[in-house]
Amino acid sequence: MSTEQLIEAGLITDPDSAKGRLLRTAARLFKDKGFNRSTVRDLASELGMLSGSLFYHYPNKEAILQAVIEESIRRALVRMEDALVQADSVSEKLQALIHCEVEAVHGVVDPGFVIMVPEWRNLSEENQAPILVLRSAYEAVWRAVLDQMYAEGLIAVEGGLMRHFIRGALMETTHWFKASGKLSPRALEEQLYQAVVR
Amino acid sequence: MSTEQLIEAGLITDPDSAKGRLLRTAARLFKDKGFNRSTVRDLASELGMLSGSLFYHYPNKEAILQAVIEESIRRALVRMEDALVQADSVSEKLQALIHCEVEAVHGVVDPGFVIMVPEWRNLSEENQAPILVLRSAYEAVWRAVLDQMYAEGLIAVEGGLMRHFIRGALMETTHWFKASGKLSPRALEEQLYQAVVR
Amino acid sequence: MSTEQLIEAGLITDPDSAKGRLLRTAARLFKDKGFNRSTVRDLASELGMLSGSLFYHYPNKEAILQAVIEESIRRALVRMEDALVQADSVSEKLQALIHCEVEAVHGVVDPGFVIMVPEWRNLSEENQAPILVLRSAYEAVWRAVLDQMYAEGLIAVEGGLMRHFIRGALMETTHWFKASGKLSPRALEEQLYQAVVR
Amino acid sequence: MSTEQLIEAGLITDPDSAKGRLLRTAARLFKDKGFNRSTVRDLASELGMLSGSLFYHYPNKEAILQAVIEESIRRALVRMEDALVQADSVSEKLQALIHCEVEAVHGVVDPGFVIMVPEWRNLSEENQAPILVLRSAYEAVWRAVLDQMYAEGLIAVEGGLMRHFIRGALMETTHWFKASGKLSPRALEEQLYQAVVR
DNA sequence: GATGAATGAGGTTTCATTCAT
DNA sequence: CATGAATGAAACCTCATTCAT
Repeated sequence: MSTEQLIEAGLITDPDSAKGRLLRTAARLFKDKGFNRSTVRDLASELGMLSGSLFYHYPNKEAILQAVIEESIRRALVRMEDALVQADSVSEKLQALIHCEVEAVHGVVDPGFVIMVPEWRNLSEENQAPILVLRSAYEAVWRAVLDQMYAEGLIAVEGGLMRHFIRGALMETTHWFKASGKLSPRALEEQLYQAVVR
Repeated sequence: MSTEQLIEAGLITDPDSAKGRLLRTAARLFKDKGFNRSTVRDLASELGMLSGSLFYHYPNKEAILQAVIEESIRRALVRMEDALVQADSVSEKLQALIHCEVEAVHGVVDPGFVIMVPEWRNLSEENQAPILVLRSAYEAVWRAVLDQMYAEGLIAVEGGLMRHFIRGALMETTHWFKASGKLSPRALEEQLYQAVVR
Repeated sequence: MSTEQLIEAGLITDPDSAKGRLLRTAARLFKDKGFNRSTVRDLASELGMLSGSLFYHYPNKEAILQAVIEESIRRALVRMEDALVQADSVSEKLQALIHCEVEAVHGVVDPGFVIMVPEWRNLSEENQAPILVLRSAYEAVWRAVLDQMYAEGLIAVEGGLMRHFIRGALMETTHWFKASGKLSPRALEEQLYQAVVR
Repeated sequence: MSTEQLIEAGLITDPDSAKGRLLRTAARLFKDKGFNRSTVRDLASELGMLSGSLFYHYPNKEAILQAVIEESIRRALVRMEDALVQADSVSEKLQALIHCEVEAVHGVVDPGFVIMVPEWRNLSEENQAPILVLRSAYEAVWRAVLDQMYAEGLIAVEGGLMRHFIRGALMETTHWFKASGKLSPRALEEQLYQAVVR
């Protein structure tokens, strides 16, 4: 499914709509300051409104976080599936996955993707549930590729375990990697690939 | 320096003292519930005292977090240096480092070590500074070993980069690995080593 | 500038607005009980609201004190300039000034004026600064009149010094003088004038 | 009665005793920072002890304030009576009183004297009572002199009123006068005398 | 859709005071 | 006499949330 189709289906919010702006702004804010340290007043003020007005769009602050994360994963899934189509070998597929995840983490498109990890705890179980479903789908794609690589002897440890390692390595980049620094995102991807594939 | 010497030097708190119990309890609490969601009342009540009493020992809540993290790194450094002494080859040294960090992250000894990553933002710059110094020392040990491994062609990417990857992979284990699960800590260490060393 | 103009300019708060009521109530409370002994709960409860609600209007308790004092001086300045216009001789001007200050200190209009002296210390330097500017303007008016009186030989000590003495004498009245007592405010003014003018 | 006699009678504390040091330190502290803003920890730490230890000497913080003020007035009374003995005329007596009060307010001897005014409210009625008695005696001395001056036409307003004015003028000097400045204490005394005596 | 004014629960912190040692 | 640890009430303040307009 394409992004446009997802918007029409109501699965992700049109980024040009008022709600879309809200989510984008929230994503950036939560990423920069953290969810707990971002107040609804902060968010509203960045949107040029008063805090009370937010509650017309979302029932509470947590729902905003939930929407930010959920839509980020949905968009990441779409991008990932698009990328996989163009990859022939399993090695290329892994490279495509790494590329997509680096983009999700450091690209300008989607500030909300990385929020998931540190702010996961701030979601109630009800709000976690729909995200977990999406996340499973997302991880299943990785698993399929890594399992095949392991079967072919291209990586030294079993697919599920390797996914954990790679995910950790990639998420950690938020703490040290700057897209504008000496190491380009492309080089980062290549290096990570080299590090684990023999 | 040994742990006993560190205690005598006032660098780490005697775990049997009142302050030591406070720090240990705080570490566990902050790890389980997160720093922001842990209230001083929670902490005090676990210690069997009233919230005001905490402020006899530390000037504010943040100072407790600072102490928890600082002492955890100090202890980790000691354990790491002890372990390195007994390693002969550089490969054994890397295994020792991985072992120490897995212990720091999942061992019963030191619940405070992993807090550093998610709660770093809750420290003011003044409180970050002394930790950064310790952290540099800690990372320097890793760098030395990994640089040598790279020079010897044992790993595929440069030492600094590989450290970031390994750190990420190890920190991520907090989200999925249970020491009591099917995969033992020892096996985890071995698998991570295999994943990146050729 | 008239009081109405000051309100329009945002320099003083409309006494009929919610904020104006807040300031008036705070002024009285701070005067009666002192700033430190007045709690935000006290203030809120007199206003028929909860303590948290105060912080919608002012960022903290000190800002309320600051506003109370600042506006009191602003109003006092207006009254003083109005009164001076109607005075012909310099002697009449001094009488007018004394009258205004007695009114400021004991009148029903402005309970905030006298707070300045005992509560000055409770303001941070940032909050003192704007008040100091106003105070200088206020004192300059006194100085001009007293300097002229000294030049004409009507008072025995130099204007600046005499102002200190008169200010002290007038502020001290808060400790012993009751407007409803035997000595009327008018008589008090006259007596003070007699005491220092020959 | 001399100071030595007062010490022997237990009416004032020997300044060289531990208690005397406590009171002197408290007086300075309360004067500099205000009673409410001075914590018992501050005081204790200046005395080189811990806060709990203070309560061996005084039952509570307020009692310290009470003692500081009470002894200050007692000492001031002694100095005043000594000074009056050496004055011949009523004019000289007034000058002596002014001199004594300037010394009490700005001298190095007795930092506690001026505390009375701003901190009066912090005393309960029971603690105010014994001070009121002393204060009456103190004020009576002033009244006697000023009444005589009024009777002789040397001042323009009745003694009680003039005392209020002079007290206010003198207490106000705490806010602007520095003994080390251009205007000497002696000159200040002389100017105040000139300001009100014709 | 948005505002502005509150709510109210809950947070951290302060600090005089107590008391066993 | 003094310590050190704790008490406990009360303080200021935060902030998501509500709701009449």
